[in-house]
Amino acid sequence: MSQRRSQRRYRRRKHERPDEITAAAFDAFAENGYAATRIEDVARRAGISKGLMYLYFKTKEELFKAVVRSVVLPRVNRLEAAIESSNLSAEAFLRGPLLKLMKQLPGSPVGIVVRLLVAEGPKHPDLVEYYWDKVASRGFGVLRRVLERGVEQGEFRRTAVNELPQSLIAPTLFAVLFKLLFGDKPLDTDRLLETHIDMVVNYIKA
Amino acid sequence: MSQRRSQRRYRRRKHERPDEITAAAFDAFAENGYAATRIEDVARRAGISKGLMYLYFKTKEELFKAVVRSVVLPRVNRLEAAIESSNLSAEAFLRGPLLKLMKQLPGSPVGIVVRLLVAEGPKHPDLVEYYWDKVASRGFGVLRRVLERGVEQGEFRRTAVNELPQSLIAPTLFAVLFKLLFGDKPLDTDRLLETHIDMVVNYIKA
DNA sequence: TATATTAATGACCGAATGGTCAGTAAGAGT
DNA sequence: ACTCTTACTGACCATTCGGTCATTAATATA
Repeated sequence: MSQRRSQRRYRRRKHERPDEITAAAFDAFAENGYAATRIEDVARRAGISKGLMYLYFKTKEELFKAVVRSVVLPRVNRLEAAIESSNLSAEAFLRGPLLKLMKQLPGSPVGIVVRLLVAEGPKHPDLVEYYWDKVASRGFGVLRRVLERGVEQGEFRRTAVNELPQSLIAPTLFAVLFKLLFGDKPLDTDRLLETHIDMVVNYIKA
Repeated sequence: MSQRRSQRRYRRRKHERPDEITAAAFDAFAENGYAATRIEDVARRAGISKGLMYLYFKTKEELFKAVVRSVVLPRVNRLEAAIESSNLSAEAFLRGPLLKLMKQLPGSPVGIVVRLLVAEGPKHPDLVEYYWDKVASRGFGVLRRVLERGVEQGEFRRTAVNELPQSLIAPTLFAVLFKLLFGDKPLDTDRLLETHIDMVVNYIKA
């Protein structure tokens, strides 16, 4: 009787849906992994119907890609900006901002993305390609430039690390995966990363 | 008419089935990942029927665990034995046998196992526990002992690395995953690992 | 050769789930 | 108000796939 205007079934919110959906999907993927996550589950989390999902994302795979992009892109952009605008010495940069960033990664959403990428990457070659272009190679490029600057300023020797900037952040991936898999086992990841940076700096210092 | 004795439908080979099945399963998992691999697919690869699979492995999950075990256990055992029987100096051991072992991992079946573990680990806590007990902690233990021996013999200083032997092999995981994901992108993993060991040894040398 | 045992088969079941679509109602335009 | 567009719903379909089981045939035993 009295349920007149109160029974509005939904609101049309075309604009905010995509972000809400990718956020919901991220949570779902984080909990269950890609394959085990049901589209309907994501829909429920986002507070919409299953059918609407397919209006915004044509397939589950497309949704997956959107999630990876949404988590990873802002982070890389921030990193790159922070680095370019810094005017610390190379050593101070490695020991300061870079180390701080590395410490943040284990336990962050990036861990989830790494897990999804490792698990599903081989089945989504174009996603891997995207990740390489937009994340990995950009990150390595930044590191390489920092090292190069150190050499030019006479702070660092030129060593193999110049061509292998990966060795600077490799243990970060270890820490991320360790926390992901063995979250309950003890490992002082902060100390691990500090030690590593210290080690590298000692190695390359002029 | 002439198909008398030739139409033998199968042979009973109770003893060799398990290994054949886990080998087939490994191949299938390597190609498609765990979730996307159908039991029937594994059966076909092993040259048996689907039903027989369930005589040897009660569930898909149990098959999965058997695969991980079969790949990983022999390797760890070999490693541990090789190390205990060696009588090199600590430094020589790190630069020799350990580095050699690290170089072998990227591109080996271990990469596949890592991928499976990362992807499915959170859904198989007991498998993760098993892996920790039988692989990870054993490996770390060995490294810790080598470092300790180095300290006792006066070769090494006592540093944070003694409590964080993980930093010795962390880049190996990076290399494994890099090859797995970006197999076509250039990265001299051998050089990366050599440099790393060199760096660590310099750092801890007395 | 006859019988018992069990390795092995493959048709089948039921639950799960990605994706579709006919219909409904919010709300913009007039 | 009245109409038109379209964001949104939810029942439904088609298929896939883990797991079961009645049946069959290889082989051990007598």
